[in-house]
Amino acid sequence: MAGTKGKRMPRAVREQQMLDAAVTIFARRGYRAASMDEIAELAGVSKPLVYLYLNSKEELFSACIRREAAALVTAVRAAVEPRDTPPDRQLWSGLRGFFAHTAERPDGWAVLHNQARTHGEPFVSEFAAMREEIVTFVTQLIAAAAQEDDCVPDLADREVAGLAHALVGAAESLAGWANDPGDGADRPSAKETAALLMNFAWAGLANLMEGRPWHPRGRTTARRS
Amino acid sequence: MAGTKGKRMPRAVREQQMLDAAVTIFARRGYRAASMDEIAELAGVSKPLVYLYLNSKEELFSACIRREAAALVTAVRAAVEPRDTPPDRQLWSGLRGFFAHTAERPDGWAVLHNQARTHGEPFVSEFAAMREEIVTFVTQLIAAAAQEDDCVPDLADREVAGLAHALVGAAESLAGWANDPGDGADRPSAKETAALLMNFAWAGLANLMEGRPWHPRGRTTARRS
Amino acid sequence: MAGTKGKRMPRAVREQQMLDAAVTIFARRGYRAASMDEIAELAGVSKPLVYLYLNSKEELFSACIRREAAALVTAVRAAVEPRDTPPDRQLWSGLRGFFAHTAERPDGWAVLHNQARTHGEPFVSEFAAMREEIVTFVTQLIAAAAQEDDCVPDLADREVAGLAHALVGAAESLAGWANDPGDGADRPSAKETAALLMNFAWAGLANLMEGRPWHPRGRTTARRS
Amino acid sequence: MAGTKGKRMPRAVREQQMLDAAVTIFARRGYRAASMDEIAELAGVSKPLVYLYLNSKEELFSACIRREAAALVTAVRAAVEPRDTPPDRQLWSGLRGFFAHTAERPDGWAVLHNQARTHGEPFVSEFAAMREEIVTFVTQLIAAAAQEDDCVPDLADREVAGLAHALVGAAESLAGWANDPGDGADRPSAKETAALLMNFAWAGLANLMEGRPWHPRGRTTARRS
DNA sequence: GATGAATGAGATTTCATTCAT
DNA sequence: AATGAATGAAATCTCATTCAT
Repeated sequence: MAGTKGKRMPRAVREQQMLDAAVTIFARRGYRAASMDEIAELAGVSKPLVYLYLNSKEELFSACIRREAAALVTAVRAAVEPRDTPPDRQLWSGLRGFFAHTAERPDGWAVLHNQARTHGEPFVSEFAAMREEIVTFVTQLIAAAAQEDDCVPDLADREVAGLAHALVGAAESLAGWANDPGDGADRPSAKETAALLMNFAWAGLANLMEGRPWHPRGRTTARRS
Repeated sequence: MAGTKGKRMPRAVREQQMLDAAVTIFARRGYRAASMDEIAELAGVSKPLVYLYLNSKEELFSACIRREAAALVTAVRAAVEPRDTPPDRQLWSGLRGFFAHTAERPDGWAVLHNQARTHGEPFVSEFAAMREEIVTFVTQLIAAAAQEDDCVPDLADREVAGLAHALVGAAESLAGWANDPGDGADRPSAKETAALLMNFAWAGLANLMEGRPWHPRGRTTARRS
Repeated sequence: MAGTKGKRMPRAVREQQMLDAAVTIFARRGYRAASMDEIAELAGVSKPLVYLYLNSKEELFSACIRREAAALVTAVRAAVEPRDTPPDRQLWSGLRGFFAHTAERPDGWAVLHNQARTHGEPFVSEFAAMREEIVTFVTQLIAAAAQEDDCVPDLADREVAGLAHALVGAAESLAGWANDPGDGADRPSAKETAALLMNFAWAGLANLMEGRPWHPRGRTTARRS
Repeated sequence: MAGTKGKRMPRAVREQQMLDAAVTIFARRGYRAASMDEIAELAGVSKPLVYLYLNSKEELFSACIRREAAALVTAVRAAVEPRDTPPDRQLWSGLRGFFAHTAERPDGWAVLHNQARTHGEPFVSEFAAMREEIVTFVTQLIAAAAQEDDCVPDLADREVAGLAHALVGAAESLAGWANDPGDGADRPSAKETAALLMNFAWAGLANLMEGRPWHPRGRTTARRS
């Protein structure tokens, strides 16, 4: 199906077809349960060709992770508004990019989120590298916001790190939820999901309840009153 | 060796030994990569006995999930303070119970978090059932808080659900982080982790920065002003 | 055929059956061309059982080499006459044992002679160890004979080693020839072959032609005049 | 890289490059383990070209055997001194040629000695044909010497054949030993090796010990006293 | 209650070989 | 003359699972 089964394609094209198929199958079955047979068939080629180009199941999986991680990071980067924008707006735009991308490539996201983390060493590191990049970005935003606000309680580094992890974890969880909210309800748009998370994380539940939700505001520092 | 290898134990005991071994191996290797041989060996029994008691790899895995899920829910339930406590305190106590449990049984948590979700249908549902129970609990807490506060913006059900998912996702992420924060830093206690998440979720980052962190307050409604 | 195909045999027995089959197939096809399928079938068991007991093709091959090498060395040792016998008689008796054994187990000999030497490192060493044992024995005999004779030209160590290698090489070659002399001629007995080699090696072609062949003589030092 | 990788060479040259590469790889890996890929790469050409010229792995291997066998026989023939020379001198000169050649082309010799014999029917015959040529030559020399000497015991044909086989086997064994004597000792020259074998075979160990080694003597009949 | 013996089915991987250009 | 693209067939090895005792 992915393969257009036309014979004699240049190597680069075939490779992408194989990666497409592999991502689909890995997402559907999991790393171990996925069989090279099925991947090859979905890619519309013979198994030996997959080995000729990608060398082994492990390398194939790694290649998938790298491709999908790169695509995700690129999408987020492209979405983030420039440096001189206030931190909350930067975060907000980044989240929109993130949710848009995960909605668009659910299989890719599944491979990253469900498989890469779960299957031991060569892979965890590759995934961790990407995650770290995002966590770092978020950490910097939080730190920047703290700076601007003359943050009173003087957050310790570890606390900042913990908060960034909580935020990223929440985003990851929401990405899954947004692709499949229970009850057959229809899916929230990337924008809605991002707004939800901004309210949760930036404003805090208490504020939210007292009628002071976070709200995107032009390119000035975000503050409540 | 979990098995104490003494012969002729009553069935119930042997079964628990097998489940212990299975949880360890499933956590370490993943569902597919775990071999019944290794599990039987670690349990200190022969393979046919495992089959006699647990019937198949699938059922064994299911049994693990059910046991660990039940243990986790029980632990959280036991930790939550009673109904008449203000919602934020209930959440706070529940989170402490959650993080304490995941820290105490990392393998059990790994099986639930990493494996159950990742390996297709019989299992996802079993995990989802437990998660739903917790999400529901959190949802009710949020709704209750909204009620008390005369929540102005009138949160839609879907929003509440989304917020609960974000919170649970953040908690899950932090459970992993708390068991292994980067840089070889030492692990935060369950209490610290819970506090971190409460600040993130309840107060919101903005409040945090302006010197108004969330803080456990006696058994009265949590409010800032 | 080798397997007697009766089910449920004790492990030790099955293992010997497998080694029997393996030796036959390795001799017939060569190490690489031999397939585990064929070996298992000839042994009358399923392939997994072969792996369960012998672990891998490599280990199976090693086990064959070790078993056959040990059998050969044992046979030669048992045949050699005791220390106080003159060297030429010791050699003569050892050669008879050698040719008798190689005639009796042609497949075993083929595995040692044709396969072990030819297929790289784990194996060459195992074969070399056995060969060295025999070469050493021959070397000592030659040295002993030299001593007794007050050997005039004072053979250098390297020369002795070379002579021993030549003798062993000749024996190895004759073992093949004795099992299959050209022209469909019938096979010489072990005794005949040993005599041939003794004449060649001990007396030398020149002596032979001038009517002074080597001849087994009672248990006194071998000497011509 | 044997191939000089220059494009567009005449067929004959390309073929020799391929055979060179094939001999190297077959010697190093063995027939089965050698891959056409590796051979083509070492030859500096693409695989289809190898097939275009040599048709199949089997034919390629056969071609190697034939080329190396022919080269060896040619080398030995060229070295043997003419008919009117005494038999022992003829043998002596032939052996020098043999050892010189095997030392000069160890890979070629390895293919003949280790691989050709070991890998079943099309090949054994090709090797056997060459070996037979040499055995026949040696047989004639022995017979000639017997004639000259008025050989007393009247050697039977089979005995002569056996002796020739023993001599050739010893030579083959020494060729291996001369290319790699143990202990990292340095290699004996072709001349030394040939002398060693002449002593062993022609004089016999007994003579040797009593101070009557064989010695190349001018172009008159070899005899001891 | 417990286990040593055994296997059917299927996984990854390799290789000789051929088209189409 | 030469090659990049592609494959059918088979190899080694693993694993969940079941008898027979």
